[in-house]
Amino acid sequence: MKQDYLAALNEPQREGVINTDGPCMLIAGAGSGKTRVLTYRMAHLVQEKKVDPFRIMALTFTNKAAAEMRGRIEKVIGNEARNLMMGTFHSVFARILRTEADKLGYPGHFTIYDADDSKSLLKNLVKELGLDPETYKPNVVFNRICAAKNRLIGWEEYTGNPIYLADDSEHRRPEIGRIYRAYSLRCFQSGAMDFEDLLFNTNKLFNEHLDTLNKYQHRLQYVMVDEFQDTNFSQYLIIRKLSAVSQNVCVVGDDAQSIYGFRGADISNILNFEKDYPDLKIIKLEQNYRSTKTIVEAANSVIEKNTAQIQKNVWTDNNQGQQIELIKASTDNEEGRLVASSIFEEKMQKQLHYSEFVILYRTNSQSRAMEEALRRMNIKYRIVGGLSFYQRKEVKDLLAYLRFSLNPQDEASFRRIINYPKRGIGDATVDKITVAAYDHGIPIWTVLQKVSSFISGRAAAPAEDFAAKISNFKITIETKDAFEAASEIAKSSGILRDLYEDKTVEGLSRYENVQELLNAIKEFAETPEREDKTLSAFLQEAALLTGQDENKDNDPDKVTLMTIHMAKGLEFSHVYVVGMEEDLFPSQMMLSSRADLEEERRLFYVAITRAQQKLFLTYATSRYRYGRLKNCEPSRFLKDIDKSLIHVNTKFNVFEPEAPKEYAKSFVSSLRKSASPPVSSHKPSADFRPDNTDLLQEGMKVEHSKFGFGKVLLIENFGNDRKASIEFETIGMKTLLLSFAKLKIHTQ
DNA sequence: CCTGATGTCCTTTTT
DNA sequence: GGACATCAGG
Repeated sequence: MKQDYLAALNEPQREGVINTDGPCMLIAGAGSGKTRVLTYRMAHLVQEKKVDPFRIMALTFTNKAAAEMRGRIEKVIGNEARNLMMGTFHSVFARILRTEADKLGYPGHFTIYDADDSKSLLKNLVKELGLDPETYKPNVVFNRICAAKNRLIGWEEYTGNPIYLADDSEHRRPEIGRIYRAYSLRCFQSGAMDFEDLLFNTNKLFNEHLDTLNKYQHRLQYVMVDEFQDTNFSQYLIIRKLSAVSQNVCVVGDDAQSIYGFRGADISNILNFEKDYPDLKIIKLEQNYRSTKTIVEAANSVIEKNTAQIQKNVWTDNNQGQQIELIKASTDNEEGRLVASSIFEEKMQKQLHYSEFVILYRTNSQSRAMEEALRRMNIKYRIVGGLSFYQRKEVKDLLAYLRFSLNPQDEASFRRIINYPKRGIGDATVDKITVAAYDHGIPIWTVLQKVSSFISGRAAAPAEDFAAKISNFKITIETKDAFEAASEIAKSSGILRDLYEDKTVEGLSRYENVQELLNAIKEFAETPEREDKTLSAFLQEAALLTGQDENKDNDPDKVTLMTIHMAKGLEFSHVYVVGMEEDLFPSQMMLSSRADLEEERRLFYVAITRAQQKLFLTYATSRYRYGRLKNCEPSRFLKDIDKSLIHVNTKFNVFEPEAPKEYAKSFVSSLRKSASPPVSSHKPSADFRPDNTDLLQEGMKVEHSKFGFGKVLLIENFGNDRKASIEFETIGMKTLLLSFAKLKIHTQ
């Protein structure tokens, strides 16, 4: 076995595998086989050095990366791989915190708040503190608090140090410290940790309980970190502490692919690692096995514009390959069509599978135009990321019931379900209950149990019913297994009935989603290898899951769509990077500082280096943004690539007229008059606009979308066999659209 | 206190 | 084009 894997490696790769002791940093260029090195390194430790897998920790940034690595190692070392301590930072330390929670005063089944939970809690807090919701928007406050936590600044230090107050005052938001304090206390009382807390509290645990730190330090002989360039300060300190005794820390990363600065990732971790570990061994993996020469050259020419980076020379032995294809479109919709037809053409010409294509974009919202075009051409696709299953309202609602029944201190969950399904309890009552809880310093649940002594009036009865329900649920959870308990709660809470009564298309899919969640719980509880099959364990895992591995897709032959961020670590034969426009990529919000712009450039570098065979870059000259058609300039990044590497494709370009807005308006007003009943009361709003132009059939029709509403199309002839249609979309005017639907019946 | 209609704001990336 | 706020009427 040893011969096998070592023989297939190049010199620096081999060194990365066998050089297991002492601090080590692998600088791994894109496509240089770093996952392979990490996998073999672990296999080497277990098989050659006879290290107990239990004493190896491997940290990644995504669940997907963790799962993939586990799978690969399993192939080499078999079942033992199961004992490796491997996963994302958040999941590994959530697990540790769960067993050590009492040391920090948290319940073992503490709730994990996602960003939405945190923000809605913050919103309520700002209101309670009587602060201006405009200056203290949840987003702003939340980001500030996260940044502090990532730098390991607790609220005590934050409120105690005048530097932070001065900084906040300068930005005219001096009360952030107060909010931070209230938020932290509230989370603690709710028995809840947000994502940042998982790391912050791990640090706290290790700082305040040296015996605990000691336990892990001695247990863990080897610590490995993948995507090290994405670690923030808080994560870095955890790594350093855990490896302080063994000194066997191996970090793998590529400074050129550091793209999570917004989450606190600090590129200086990688640039300064040497200072913290003077006898650090640095190994550079510079040979790219993934891409053609063209792609590697393009990537290098882009990244060399950056100033902050480690010197390295990424090269390849592969063929020169095809030129990069630059596709120009007139609108975002046309961009979609061009990409779709290009994919179709390439697939046919080269006999490829759809699974070999990926469409990468900067923002999730760009997927819509792509999806529509792919659907229209009957090209199968899969979206990775975006709104996660676990972020859907109906899913979160049921989860909130489960969470609250398990942890009845949890305020965020309480607020979610107290009046869902509707039971006649409004904001006034909710406020009374929470205020009572915090005034008396008791958990919400205690108030609820004696709700009649706090609440009077017509909300008292339903509140008591609610309390009774929850106490039943608590018993259910204790006496039944995870799946049965969850099913019963879904039923008795009224969620299933409420959704079942909704016969709309969305209602149906919501109902299915809840069923799907129950299935997931069932599957979770029926996995034989799983140690902890409780509902509590499921909730913890679900909280850290993102829109990734949840696609149990049995048809693998699909085009993949995702953001560039999600694509890190992956590779595809044909890659389309769409929306190469100034202000979009690089993002408008990243233009203010040089560091930000460099991060965007690294993002572009990541996008390019996903490609094995052929790279396509596309942009549109106009695009809908802020609800308006806006002209776009090609991205500055395009200029960074040597012209000789690019082939400009114009063959697809088709004539497409711009939507004649005034004409559309008068058309709409005439429709409004002729609708039955006439829609006269509504004033034309600024939001009402003629939308995309499109090449479609002749005549006017109302298209019903999957949302049960529709679009109005007017098709016009522009001569030379060129027809264009105007598509009217309405925003905030669903009533009007329903009238249009009626109109269709009249005109038939 | 609920519901439905309308208005307003946002809009980068993710564990 | 969605989430949320707000207002009127029930």
